[in-house]
Amino acid sequence: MTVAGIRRQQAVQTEAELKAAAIRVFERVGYLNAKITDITVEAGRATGMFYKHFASKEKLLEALLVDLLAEGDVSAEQPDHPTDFRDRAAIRWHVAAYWGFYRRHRAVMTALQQAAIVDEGFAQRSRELLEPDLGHIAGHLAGLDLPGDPLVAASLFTMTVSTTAANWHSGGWPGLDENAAVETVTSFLHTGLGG
Amino acid sequence: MTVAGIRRQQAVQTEAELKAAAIRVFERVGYLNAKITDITVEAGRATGMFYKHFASKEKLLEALLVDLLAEGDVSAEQPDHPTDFRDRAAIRWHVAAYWGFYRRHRAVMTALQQAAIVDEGFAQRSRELLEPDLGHIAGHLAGLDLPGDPLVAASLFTMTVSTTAANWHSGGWPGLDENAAVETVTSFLHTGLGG
DNA sequence: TGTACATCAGTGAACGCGCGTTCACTGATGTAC
DNA sequence: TGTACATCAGTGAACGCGCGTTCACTGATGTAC
Repeated sequence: MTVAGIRRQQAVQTEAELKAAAIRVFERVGYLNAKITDITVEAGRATGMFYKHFASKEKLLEALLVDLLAEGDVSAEQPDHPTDFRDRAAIRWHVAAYWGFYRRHRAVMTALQQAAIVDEGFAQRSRELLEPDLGHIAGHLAGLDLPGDPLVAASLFTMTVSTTAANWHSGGWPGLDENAAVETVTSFLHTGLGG
Repeated sequence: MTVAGIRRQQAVQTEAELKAAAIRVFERVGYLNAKITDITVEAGRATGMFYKHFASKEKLLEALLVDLLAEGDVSAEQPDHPTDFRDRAAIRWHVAAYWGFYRRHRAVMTALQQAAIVDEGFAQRSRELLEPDLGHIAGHLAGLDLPGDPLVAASLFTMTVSTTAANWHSGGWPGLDENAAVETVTSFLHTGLGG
């Protein structure tokens, strides 16, 4: 082995560049429309290189998902975050946490959603991805005067935030700035959950 | 021309059977996964028959959309429906109206959503489809003490109902019966919109 | 009402495009002695 | 330190599968006279 391990480094870098290129391509044309050659061209590599690193487009997305999960949970556990959902600030904290997570990872998040439509395996995986977050929210909701079961209410919470974040990020409300969007959703959820 | 016009009748019936078969195939494998031959096999016809009636899968979906729109608006305009959103019954009426529409047309609704992901033309069309409904809701919301702009609040309303309906219909909450789901969403929206 | 021809619903094998996947090859890096 | 061989990142043309789309053909229905 040489000191540098240049070959190993090259392989690692190429894989990283392919992933970065894939994210750019997904942002441009969407996961389902992305061709393998779109990704390799974007990365400035030959077609065959893709298969040296990923068995398929699905495996690439799984790798991106692993990266995403390694970077931190949706609820970005900070030990001192506010938990009393009767308090508007606690709701705002959780809305903002999800909103930020979505902003940082929207390419992979939308890619996962698209993959889930066509591939039941990814649908399963997406559900598992959101499950701990759902439990987290349901935990905060326990004991409140809710419109229905805590888990259903938690679903309403995460569904509202995620669809709103997705819609806002894709330009759904041109006049609404990001902070105002978070505030609106927070108000809606705060009163909606009987706060 | 003969009295019966048998050939014309045959063509009309085949087209109807192809549409019905398409809906069944969409329900089974989803719009994006549906192959032309899946549809013709399901309809018990030869492959080539498809193109005698539709130029492409996209044109078939457009035809299904026309049928859907012909059958009635999302908000199923009844002149005497309750309009005061401070009143829980008025919200429940609108939730139930959308919920029923979704139940009757879920195959085409989900097909549209899927097509919108891959095809910007359908994304446009889907937005246009929901626009009058959004305006309808926004109209009812005018003058209320809302969390933000009426159009944004109306978006929150329709997004909540549509994602909830979609999630419920795809088996998202196994223990929750349909009426309870509508009630929960209604309560959530009623308080959430400051009622 | 009958005959001869035209039209059109319906068929399914064949075609061909797009794109995922492979593979023989190159040359730089790594290893053995 | 040098030489000979092995390995492996990287290349891009070629292959081949899946599936959308076409097309020559059939036979029943429709039209003309």
